[in-house]
Parts: sequence; C-alpha cells; structure tokens
Amino acid sequence: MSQPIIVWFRHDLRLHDHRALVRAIAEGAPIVPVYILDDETPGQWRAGAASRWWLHHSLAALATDLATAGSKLILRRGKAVEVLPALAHDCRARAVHTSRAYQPWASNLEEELNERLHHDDIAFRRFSGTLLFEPEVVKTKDGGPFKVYSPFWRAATATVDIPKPEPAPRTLPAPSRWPHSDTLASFELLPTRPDWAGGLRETWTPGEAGAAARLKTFLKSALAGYADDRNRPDLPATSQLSPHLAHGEVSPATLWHAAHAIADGKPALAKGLEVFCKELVWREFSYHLLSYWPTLPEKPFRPEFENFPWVTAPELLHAWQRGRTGYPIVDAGMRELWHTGYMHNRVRMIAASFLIKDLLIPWQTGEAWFWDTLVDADLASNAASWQWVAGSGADAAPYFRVFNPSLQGAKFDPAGAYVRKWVPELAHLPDDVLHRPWDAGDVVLRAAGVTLGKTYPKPIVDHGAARDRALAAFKALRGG
DNA sequence: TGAAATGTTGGGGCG
DNA sequence: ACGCCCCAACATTTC
Repeated sequence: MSQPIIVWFRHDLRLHDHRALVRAIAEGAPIVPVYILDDETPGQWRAGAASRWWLHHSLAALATDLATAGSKLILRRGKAVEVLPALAHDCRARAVHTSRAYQPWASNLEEELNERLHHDDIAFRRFSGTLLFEPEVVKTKDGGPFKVYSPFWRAATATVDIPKPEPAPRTLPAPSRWPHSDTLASFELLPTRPDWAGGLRETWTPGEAGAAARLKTFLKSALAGYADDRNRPDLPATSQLSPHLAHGEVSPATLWHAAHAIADGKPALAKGLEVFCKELVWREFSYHLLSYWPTLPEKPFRPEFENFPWVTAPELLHAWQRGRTGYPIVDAGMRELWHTGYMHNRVRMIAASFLIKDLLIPWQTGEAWFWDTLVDADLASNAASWQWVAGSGADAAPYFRVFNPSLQGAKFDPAGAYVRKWVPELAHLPDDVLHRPWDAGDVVLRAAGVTLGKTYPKPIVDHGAARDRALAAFKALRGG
C-alpha cells in the first residue's frame, strides 16, 4: 500500500494553480489534504474576526471541492509544529507538501517542521505560488532588498518569469484510511451573539468558485476603466479580489496571466492591465519588505518614529472606528468596513490619514482595527500600507502629505453616491456641501433633514487646526 | 497614491 | 488710450 502525501493548506485554499498539490499527484501517492487552525504558535498574528468568518466559508468551499474530487479535507486544531508531525506519523505519510508562507513566524515554523519530519524520514517540501516573486529572488545591484517600489517593480518584472497557472486536478487519489478530522463547527470561526456577519454574507462569496466569478466579472467589466476609475469609491471599478487573494482562493499568477490574456491585442485594455499588475506587485513589495524587516507590523521602519508624540484618545478612536467622525468620506469608509469587511482602497488611505494625522493616534492602532475587521486582512499589505500613510515606512508618503477629507471626497466621490450609500442620514444634502456639511447653511441642512450634532456628528476635530498640529509634530521629528 | 500658500499672468472693469 | 485694481486661472513653492 502506497504511503500518502499530506498536502498542508494554509493561505492557499484552492485546487487550481497549486504546485504542492500538483507535485503530490505527480508522485502517484494518495493525498491527505489538511488544514490546521493554529491559534497557538507564539509570535503570530492570530486571524481577526472578519478573516475568521471568511476562513470558515472558504474551508467549507474547499472541503466541498475536495469531496467532488473524491477526496476529503482533514481539519485539525493546535500548534502546527506538533499537529503536523503527529498526523504524518499517524497516516504513515511519506511527505508533507505545502505552499511557502511569508509571515515572520512562518520561516521558523517551517524550519522546525523540516527537522522534525526529516527526523521521521518524512520529506517536507515547500512550493511557491502564494507570491509572484520569492522575496529573496528580487535583489538590488548590490544584492540587498529594495526599499522603494518603482525599482522593485522594474527589477522584478524584468528578471522573473511568472509560470503559467496549473489546472485544478479533477480527482485526487484517496488514502485507504482517512485520519480523524475535527468538524468545521468546532473551529468556532463564526460570530455567535451578536451575529454581525449579515453584511458580509450579502457582499461576498468566499471560496475558489466565488473568486473565479469575481475575476471574470472584473476582467469583463472593469479592467478597461481600471486605470482611470480605480480611485472612485462610487463606481464598481476595483477588482474586489483582495479577500480571495488573501486566502489564496486564487493565485496571483492566475490573476496576472488572466489579465494579460484578456488584454492581449487590445490597446484599450493596455493601461488598465498595467495598473492592475502594478497593484498586484504592491502586494509583492509588501511581502518583500516584510521578509527582510520582520518587525514591520509592529515597529516603524524609520526608527525616529519611535519617539513620535502619539495621542491616546479612546473616544476619538471609537468615533473613527464606528464612522462617527463628522467627516462624511471617513465615516462612509469606516461604515463600509464595519458592514462588509471591506473598504475601497482610496478611502482606506483617507481614513488612515485621518486617524494618524488628524487624530495623532498611532498607526498600529489603526492597523489592529483593520486586521480585525477586514476580510482581506493581510499582514504584509496592512503593515506596509499603514506605515506608508504614517510616513514611517520604507517608500513612505512624505510627512507633510495630509489628506483633506472634504477635498478627497469631492474629488473621488463627486456626485456623493458613496457617502449617500453609507451615511444615509446625509443623503438629501446637495452635492456641493455633502462632503462638508458643517459649511451648509441652516436652511439647506433643515431641508435635508440634517441636524449637526444630532442626526450626524459635528467634526470631532477641526481639520485645518489638526493639519497644522500634525505638520508641527512631524516636522519636529525631523529635527526641524 | 496632497494641500495650502504664494507667485505669476492676463483679461476685464473702471476712472 | 492708459494705468490701476481685482481676481480667476494656472504655476510654483512650501509644508
């Protein structure tokens, strides 16, 4: 009887373009697909609440897809470093295959697993595919990591060939005996009371099929306008693929090649293609940074930011979290996040800038909130992006770049559809004051049914004064 | 992947 | 006709 190969799923909850799986099948061995819910490995960022909701449904979808292919998803809970060798022993596995992970704790974990499994004569093989570019493959001229995006983009795309995606196997050879599996319910990934996931259910279809559908829709309807419209939260102009990508329901290589294929020979799609690929590579760049600076999620990349006089302001933080800052575009974004587990990218920047620069609340606080509430929460992208806005990052926005929420609102949500959707109490305000209701006259406010301080908050800080305060504080940091 | 302050230019109103 | 002022529109500088 042939010894099985364990395929250990992590951030790669799919069957297509899965090299660990393809290689296992090529070995001709029975396959035992496994997912381990590991909340115990020290030093790791435990998945946030919205991610856990997504994970539940993604695992359910993967289990169904595996069943269709004549296989089964084995679920276990515990420390991967202990659970996996025990399971491998129990199954008499000859090998464990997995897609490489890039979180700071992952390399230690993988090293230790390699030792333990090797000790039992079990091969441990790691495969690429979660990223387009392995972090250590893209190097500057003197062999170091990149700190700036544009050279990273040039070097990566010039030197690395992105392999074509592997098709999903139709069937997986089953072992003669299945090991025990925990139930998905026992993972307790879903909210109970209150059940806050209604908006998530309305918005998303987690799983590989949902990802494929989203990709198809995006390529057909939004790629053409992507370059011009991707900053517009009032239009369905973004791909919405991030949560699928974060859980590995689709691989970046699949997105890369699918976009290239559809744009091939169509000049009208060339610009959209390029901008979309650049967005994919921002994710790559974030992982590149994280792999060389593993403290990126906790510590400012620029050490002088350690001394920044951040403010502790629980009430202001709470107003931000719940979308009650009095700045319509910020509140719309924060409410979209709370309701759907997602926020438009442009609005993320505006909301982040507001927390950091208007409220002077540490970027790590915003990072933690996003980590818990985003269905696409991604350690590298989240950390790198918050540091980018704070100005403490590698390739960061200069300290004096302070977003003005009402100008950003007027520019990117010109007819106010986004704000009216998420801040319905302002829906009847005319366009010209929608993004700055504090400037509307009493007559206009009354006609729109708005009473500032009652039906909608007055601004919790004055942006002009807050901007001056932030500029002074950030300037002092430079010793100026 | 900014915004605001400051500088420059040029058209038009006006004495 | 001319100088002067105002100010929008745009450019540049500064934060």
